[in-house]
Amino acid sequence: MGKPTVHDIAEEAGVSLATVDRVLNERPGVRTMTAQRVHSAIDKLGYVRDVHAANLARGRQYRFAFVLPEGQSQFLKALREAIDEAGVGLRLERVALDTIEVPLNDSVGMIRGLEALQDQGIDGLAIMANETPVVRDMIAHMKESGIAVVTLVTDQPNAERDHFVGIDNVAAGRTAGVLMGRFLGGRYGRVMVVVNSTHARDMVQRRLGFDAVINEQFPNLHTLPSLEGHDEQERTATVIAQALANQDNIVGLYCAGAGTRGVTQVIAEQGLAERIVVIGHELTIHARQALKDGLLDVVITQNVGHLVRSATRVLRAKCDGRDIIASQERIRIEIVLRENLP
Amino acid sequence: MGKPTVHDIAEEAGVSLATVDRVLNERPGVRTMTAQRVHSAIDKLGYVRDVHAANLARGRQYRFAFVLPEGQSQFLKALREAIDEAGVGLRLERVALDTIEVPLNDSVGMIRGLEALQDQGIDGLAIMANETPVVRDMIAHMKESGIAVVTLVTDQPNAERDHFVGIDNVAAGRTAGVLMGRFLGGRYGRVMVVVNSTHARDMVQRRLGFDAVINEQFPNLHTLPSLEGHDEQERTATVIAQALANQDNIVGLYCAGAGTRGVTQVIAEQGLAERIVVIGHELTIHARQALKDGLLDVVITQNVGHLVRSATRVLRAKCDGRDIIASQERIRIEIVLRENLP
DNA sequence: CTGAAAGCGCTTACAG
DNA sequence: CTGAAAGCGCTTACAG
Repeated sequence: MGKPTVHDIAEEAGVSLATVDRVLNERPGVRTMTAQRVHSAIDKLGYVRDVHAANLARGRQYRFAFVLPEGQSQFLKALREAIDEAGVGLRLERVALDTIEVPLNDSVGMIRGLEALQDQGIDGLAIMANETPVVRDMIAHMKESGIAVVTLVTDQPNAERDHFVGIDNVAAGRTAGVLMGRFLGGRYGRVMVVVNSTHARDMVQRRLGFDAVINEQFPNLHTLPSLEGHDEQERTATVIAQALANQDNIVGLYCAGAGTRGVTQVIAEQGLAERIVVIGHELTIHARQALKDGLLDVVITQNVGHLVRSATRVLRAKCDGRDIIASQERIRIEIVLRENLP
Repeated sequence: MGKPTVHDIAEEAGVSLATVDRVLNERPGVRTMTAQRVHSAIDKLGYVRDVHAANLARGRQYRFAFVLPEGQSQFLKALREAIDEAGVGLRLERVALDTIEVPLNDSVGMIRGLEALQDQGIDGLAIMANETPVVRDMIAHMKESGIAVVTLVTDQPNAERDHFVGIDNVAAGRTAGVLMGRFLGGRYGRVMVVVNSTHARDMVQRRLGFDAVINEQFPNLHTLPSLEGHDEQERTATVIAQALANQDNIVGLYCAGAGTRGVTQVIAEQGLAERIVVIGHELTIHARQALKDGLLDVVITQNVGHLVRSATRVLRAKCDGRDIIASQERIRIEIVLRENLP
């Protein structure tokens, strides 16, 4: 006999298909005794349900929405593309992916956007947003109405999200730190650090990890206070150029946030590629080119495809009341050099 | 109306379900005219078939076998575990995974093993083996009998495999080379290279990439002729210890093959961790520990889970006559330091 | 609290 | 060359 099916369970337990189904899906209206018989049959026969057949019968569609901040950064663009791409493949799996963009620091706009989603009858939400009370409350609200929620890229540890999909940013900062130190091979000097904003949680964490490693392992290096680039190329370029003019003996530059284009622009203009070790984040098309051109030495990155697939896997598991396989959902901190450019 | 189904196509084309199905699956016995009507309907309605429903109806089981060399290396062990693990999840997708192990340099044993597989009615094969005429012929033979074949980890470019699942080993060697050079930060000295065998194709490629980078970019370094460790810890330790005794000013060690344990053993015994930059391959449990202990500076690795999943995805696509999404099947060359240990 | 029957989207003999 | 009917493993009203 092949794999046991509901029919086998029904026969073994001496009940009908409908009852087996009720037990399987933990729906009410089954006497404890009967349920027990079904459970024994399941155990005895080693039954494991065919999810695809179940979804087919159920006509079930999972509707998930990705909430991203508005913005034109290459990372966001790549993320949006990854969502669209995954969406195509997932149609066959009966999951529909939507993306909505909410203004970054406009709570009203955000609330409105999320409420619209709720009305649309969404099953799950992956949200990438700064940590604010408004977002925290919205997440609580969503969870209450039975919507699964994961945070994406930046965590909201104080919110009741089901899971965080993204990298460990302290470890990412440490990784940047050790590469910076080792690539500099004992040279003495100062290291500049650029972040989007000194308030953003992920920036704080990366900076923390970076400094910890430099302080522990590389006494020859001195890290300077964070410069703020605010996700903008121009602004990033300006603050860096300024700092370069005011400080001598800069040997390294760690760009912990977006705005890599601003960084490479200055490096190229001032011909610093050979003299300064530059480490950035996120393998955007721009960063790829910069690696090839030698304007960037290392890129620390997370695979946007993995982010999206992990988020949908987790949301689906939550919707089905299944546990996730934690090891499979851990997002890697990838190190990319010109040599191992994928 | 929701997504179009076979019923919609049948109605639109004015034919029966059976005919739609014949066209969909390119089975013979349909007049060109009729087929054309069906195709128009498909295009017009934007039909895309529900693979899961199809598989359900078909009762189809994909049977794939992984052919691995016998051996106790941690990498092989991890690979076998990854296969077993993937197998569990894939049962629900109607694919059954088997692993067979064939003796490394015993053509008769290998032929026997593969023939047994063929008799079992396998649909696809993922094979990891040294490049030999016997293997090449077996692959040709398999392909002839309609079995999909991918090579795994080590390619067989001269065989008629459908696809290669593994990393670009030249690029991997280059990656090791640039990390070696940069971590040494301008120090002068000699770099030892250990391989499994100077004949194995992947070893040749890694060595090639490694030397190319060192020669191009790091004139301060001199690479020594390859030592052979033959996948064995003891032997690796011996050849390394010997070389260390005979050569002075060794500043780096690149272990391009297995036998990392032999390497770290010598490094630990002789207290060289601080003085020599050591780069190995494959993130086995042993390598993890060595990274943590500082006995290994860098591990270049490929994710065994990805290897297995990619292999099964490709085999499935080939069985279904579908194209693969190349970008999704590219196996990354991962760089692991203590800091970004997953 | 329980069951018989129809149906999800596709495929497979079988009959014509 | 084409079609009507049954079935894959599950779920869903509906009836009792």
